[in-house]
Amino acid sequence: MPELPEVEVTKLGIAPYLEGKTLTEVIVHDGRLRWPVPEHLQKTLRNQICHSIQRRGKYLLFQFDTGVMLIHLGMTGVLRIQKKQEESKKYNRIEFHFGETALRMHDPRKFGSVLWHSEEQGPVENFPLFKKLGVEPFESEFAGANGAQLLYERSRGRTISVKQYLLAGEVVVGVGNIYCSETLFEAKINPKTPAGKISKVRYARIATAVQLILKKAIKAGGSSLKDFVHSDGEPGHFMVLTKVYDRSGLPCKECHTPIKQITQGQRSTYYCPACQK
DNA sequence: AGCTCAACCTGGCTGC
DNA sequence: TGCAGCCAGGTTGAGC
Repeated sequence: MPELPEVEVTKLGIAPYLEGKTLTEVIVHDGRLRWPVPEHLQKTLRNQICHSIQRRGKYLLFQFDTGVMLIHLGMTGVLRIQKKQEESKKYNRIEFHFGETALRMHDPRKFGSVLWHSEEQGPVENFPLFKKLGVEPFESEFAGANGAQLLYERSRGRTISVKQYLLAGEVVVGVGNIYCSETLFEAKINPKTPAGKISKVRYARIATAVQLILKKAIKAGGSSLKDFVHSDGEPGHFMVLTKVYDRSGLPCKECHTPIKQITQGQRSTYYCPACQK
């Protein structure tokens, strides 16, 4: 579920319930996530105030008094705000109580993570897993001509496909597998093209498409914000209408050529062989 | 340095 | 109906 738009929408959905609130308890149902949930988390966080919730790439950053808690949702993670007394469902791995409010992390596949970066470890930008992350698609470093320039510069000499280059998030973060296919369709670029062979003009199209596709998805997610705060039922997947993703063999929405599905770097890619050159 | 691939884990779907 | 096999929104780390 979570690519950047879903994480952003989650942030927007949960922040009003948690910011400024005091954490009263942490309950770990199963701490064996991508990395083990730190043993000390309950002791550390109890009675600390959650001052703000930010996003960096696909990580959510919860600023507490003495450090930052980082949550990544992996492939199947979902965060929900519920009443504490509501029954905790299967696959809820960890929950955080703020008085009567509970923030619950549901994650069947356990690829998500809950980590802690204390103040003594310096600013959260130093967090080891952030070292290789690219710039934020909506920050100034990627704005205007900057995005194209970055994508172009950093790709010179690279032989990997542009699909894998974008997906890696080493230049710009947040383009996951679905939106990567969608972005390249929007930019009319063939996903198999080596990253190092794409001109600056074409990277300008890609940079614009990255922002457009992500922005659209955030907007679509925003309309289902309630999914994150209602207790009953599963939060639905985003009803984002894809033009190519998961449409193998179906007619291209623009030219009716059958959409192709290929595998790149162990992941599926979808594209229109006629529209994308 | 950069590329490829296995691995982490669980459920759902397809096809025999 | 049962079961094997494959697929799934992410990311790291080993090996070449």
